[in-house]
Amino acid sequence: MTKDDSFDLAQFTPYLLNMASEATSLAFQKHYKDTYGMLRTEWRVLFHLGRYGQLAARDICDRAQLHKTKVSRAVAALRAKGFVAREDVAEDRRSSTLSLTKRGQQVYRDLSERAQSFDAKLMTRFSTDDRAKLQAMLKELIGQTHG
Amino acid sequence: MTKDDSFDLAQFTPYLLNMASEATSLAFQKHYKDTYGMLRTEWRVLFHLGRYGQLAARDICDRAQLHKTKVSRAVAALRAKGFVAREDVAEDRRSSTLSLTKRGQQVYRDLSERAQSFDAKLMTRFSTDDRAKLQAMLKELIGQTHG
DNA sequence: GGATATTGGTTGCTTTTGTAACTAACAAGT
DNA sequence: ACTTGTTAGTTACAAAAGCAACCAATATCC
Repeated sequence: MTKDDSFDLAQFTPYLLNMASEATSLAFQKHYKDTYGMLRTEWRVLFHLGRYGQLAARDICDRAQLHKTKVSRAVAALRAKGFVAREDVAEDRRSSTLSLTKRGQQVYRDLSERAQSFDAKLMTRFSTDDRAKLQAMLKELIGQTHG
Repeated sequence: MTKDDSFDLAQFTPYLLNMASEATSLAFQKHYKDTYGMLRTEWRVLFHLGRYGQLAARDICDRAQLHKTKVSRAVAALRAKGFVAREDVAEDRRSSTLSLTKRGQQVYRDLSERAQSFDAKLMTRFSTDDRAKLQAMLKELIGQTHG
């Protein structure tokens, strides 16, 4: 069945990464999608605000490696849901400071707990060493490619 | 700056996987997109046909974990580009056998070579052991979630 | 053999993403 | 001060993905 070629798709790292990413992301998706009707980008923006506190949209773009249009739309959606508040910043009237509302903080706490146990469960099958190794390698790959 | 919470986004495996996947996929994209005007799904279907020979659309769905609409449209695009041929199968008139044309094979050879050297370059910074480890772990994660 | 369910695949419609153009505010250079 | 360039963010339009309905062929069950 398999043609005898040297290249094997199943060993191509970007392919494996993509499969693993899709599989795990899809599995976790139900937590933020079903419960809160959030999209992947929205969830990610929320997490950034929850984790790092107040940020301008720009900061989120940088940190999360997301395009500004995606962030803009995600913020609009999160504001519409009442999870995020926007406040003008005095020094620069183009920009504004984003932060979680009370409700947004609740949601963040709920989802970060779920994320934690999801991750823990996902990683149970690996040794502590292996987990660290995987993380380190993934971070390498992330850093490497977009400099 | 960082709020003192227990959960760290930067340690959440699906997030890291997604970042790594996007970074590497985007970097490789130019090879199939710029040169051949192909989309990610098209490229993946092409690779499957190149690697495994003749397949029905259904088989590709299974192997590549792609929805049938995605495969259907990718095949249509690949046929339009003259990379893939379709042949009726006698036993079941609903289905048909897909295979690469001469041109499709050329493209496959070109791209698989590029993929190989891309991957090699991507992995240079890791030891042979680490590479094997990464692959094994990713395959685990893939198998686990939609197993 | 004929109704019913299932499968392979396509098409149409809706949601989401990507890209580029745009507005508004600020920064720099002259 | 005033053109020129940058930066923050939004919006509009095009491409792509997701989802459900659909058609046609084959299994299944009675």
